[in-house]
Amino acid sequence: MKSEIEVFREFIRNKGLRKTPEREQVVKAVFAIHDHFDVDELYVLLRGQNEKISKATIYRTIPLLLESGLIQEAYFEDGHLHYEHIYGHEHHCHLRCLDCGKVVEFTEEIVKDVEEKVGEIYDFLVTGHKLEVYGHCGKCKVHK
Amino acid sequence: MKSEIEVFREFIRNKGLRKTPEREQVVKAVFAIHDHFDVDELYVLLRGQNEKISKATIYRTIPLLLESGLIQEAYFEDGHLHYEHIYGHEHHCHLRCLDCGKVVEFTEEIVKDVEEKVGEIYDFLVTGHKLEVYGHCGKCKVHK
DNA sequence: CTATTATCGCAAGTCGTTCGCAATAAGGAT
DNA sequence: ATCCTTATTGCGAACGACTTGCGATAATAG
Repeated sequence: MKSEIEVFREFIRNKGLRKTPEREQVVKAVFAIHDHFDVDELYVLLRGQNEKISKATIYRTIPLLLESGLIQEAYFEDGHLHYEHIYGHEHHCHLRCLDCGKVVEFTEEIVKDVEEKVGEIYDFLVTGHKLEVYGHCGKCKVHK
Repeated sequence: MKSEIEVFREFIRNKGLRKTPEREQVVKAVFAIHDHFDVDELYVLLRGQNEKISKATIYRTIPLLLESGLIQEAYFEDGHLHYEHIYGHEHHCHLRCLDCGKVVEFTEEIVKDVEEKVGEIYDFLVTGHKLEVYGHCGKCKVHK
């Protein structure tokens, strides 16, 4: 299996774009965080490593990472998007606590069947899905 | 079954808030649109009806509609949130075309089982879910 | 009917994200 | 290797969605 940086380089090459240290730093940062992240977290992480990178460049790199399939949008919260790297990880869904914001990941095979079914019914070439289940976690539900 | 305006009035009363014409206009607009909507669409609709309402008031009313269960966030797109009224509608999921943005609604009972299952496993009191399936619609997939 | 204070509209402010531009550097051509 | 073209960068300004402060208005309690 190709490493994420190889996947990225291939993607960049195929699109006729240029391989730059800034872009590759972003890729590395994204795969160094084993959790959901947002642009600001990437920025802080990279700046903390003495990398001189601008937020604009990170914002400009995000669409490339999305398009190359290395990351995906995880959820919108606190006024901005949160992402997660997905390359090399099996697909998973999110279970979120509406009170404390805690997010648990889980996998559910059955959703694949749903994909297939609705794809057929509505004549879609289905490429993926996002399932978020929400409620109140063990700690928070006591107060309800 | 109570009408949406009755549900809203009850909610307002229970919270000790005030019944105002502005808030009720928003409720009516929300249920006059039988599709996904955003704040600007509500604003344009209400302004077109010669209602003098400010965007600030609409923004301030949205959380009330969410909390009362009359609407829910549908998806984040084009830099802002889109909503849909849900009161009086059975739950549904979204199938979205990544190319043209077309959104089809579908219902899938099996996701209820998933809710129940993960709720038990992770000790969550599950209140709902959001499932979005995406891909390329009939028209757009030909070019792939 | 009066008093209290929640709500309103407006305009200014905040925050995430994008854009314009001059400087830089990637990568093909020489 | 060096040059040349132009994609990419960093910066700061701009943008758009949303929030907030405030003085004016109006909804409810007494």
